[in-house]
Amino acid sequence: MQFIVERVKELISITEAEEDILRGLSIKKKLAKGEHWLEDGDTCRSLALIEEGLVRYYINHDGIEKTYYFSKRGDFVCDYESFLPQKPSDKNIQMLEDTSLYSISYQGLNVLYDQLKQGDRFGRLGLEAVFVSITQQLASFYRDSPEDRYRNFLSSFSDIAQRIPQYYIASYVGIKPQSLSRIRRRG
Amino acid sequence: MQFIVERVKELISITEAEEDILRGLSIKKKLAKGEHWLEDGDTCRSLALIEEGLVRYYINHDGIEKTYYFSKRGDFVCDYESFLPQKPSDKNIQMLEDTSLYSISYQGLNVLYDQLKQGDRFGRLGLEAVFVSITQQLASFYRDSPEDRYRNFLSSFSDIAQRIPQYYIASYVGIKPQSLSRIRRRG
DNA sequence: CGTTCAGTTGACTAAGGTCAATTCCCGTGG
DNA sequence: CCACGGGAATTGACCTTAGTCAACTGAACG
Repeated sequence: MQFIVERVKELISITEAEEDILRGLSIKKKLAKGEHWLEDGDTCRSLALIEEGLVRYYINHDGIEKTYYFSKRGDFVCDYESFLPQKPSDKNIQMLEDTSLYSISYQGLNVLYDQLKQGDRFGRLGLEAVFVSITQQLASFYRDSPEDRYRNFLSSFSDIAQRIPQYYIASYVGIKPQSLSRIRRRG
Repeated sequence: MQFIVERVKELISITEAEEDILRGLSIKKKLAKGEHWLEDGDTCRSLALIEEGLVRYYINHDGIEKTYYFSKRGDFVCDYESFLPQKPSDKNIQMLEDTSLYSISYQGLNVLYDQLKQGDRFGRLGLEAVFVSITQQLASFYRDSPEDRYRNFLSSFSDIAQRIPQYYIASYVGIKPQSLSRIRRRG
């Protein structure tokens, strides 16, 4: 439980009383490799913080899974598009490894926003970091070739790249496994 | 000057005194078609709110401009990747039409975050909206064909689509003008 | 040992890119 | 009012690159 307190303290300062509120709203969970945090059609009702493990985000399109993001220790996990308006999601969030995380419900997060002195600041700062990351990923689609995006992936996810199967990496890069294999060969 | 106050009030409630702070930090500016709000190499030192006009974001890559976003009346304009850490940007923001906007400096925005009771909430809510939009655009690259993305563009920017040249639309969709022309023909 | 599934490789296809010519549109000036 | 000029848009011929389909390899696991 201390992990989420420390993680929040990286963004804002909180009092002991506020720490207790935070602990009271957090639930520790463990999900096995392959299990889902969110499946399309469901509404994303909680935000999670990864303590240990690895997660992928994907879209199911005509039966083909498009993996578009990975999250790891210290990352907040959520489909904001579903979470913010509390509407059904078209995204999936799945464990790539056995994963332990701390969960805060939608209502709980709003309690934090209201009751922590810097609650909204926590929300703003947390979102700013993810926003920059997503923007860079979008820019990469406009600017870079598949080969470049693969190299970018290796450098920006260097710490976890070797724990991710190549067919998920290919999907993230926006190509088929066969094409990634050829890029690796000629590179 | 009232426009920015009304726009902020769509996200949070503010007192009369806070309105004055907001007005004091806002500067009205007019930029002509073709002028830049931000050029790569420069640091994005201000956030802007568009009152009237149209703006495009683009990346310059090997001399080829990749247009990746459009903003219109009521939108906040900023390259957060440069603005947040106050580092040089690799993005460009240019007026597609004569545009009038309200500008708030980086320091000014932080004053708002600190001095408005719901300052950080304003930042959080503003960012949440843009975040969802960018995430949808990213998902579209994974899920949709160029033709589908063109149709998505037409529906999500239906109000401004006819004010944007096709070669910018093609760039936004991720293809060349010739290819967009062929898509339009066969569609 | 087989079974399974990720990864690789080869032959061929599809779709967007490239290059170049042409047409369209619109504003300007004779 | 019409001719001209210039950029946008279209079209055609050909090229490049990733996709597709299928066979094969290799490592993990019972």
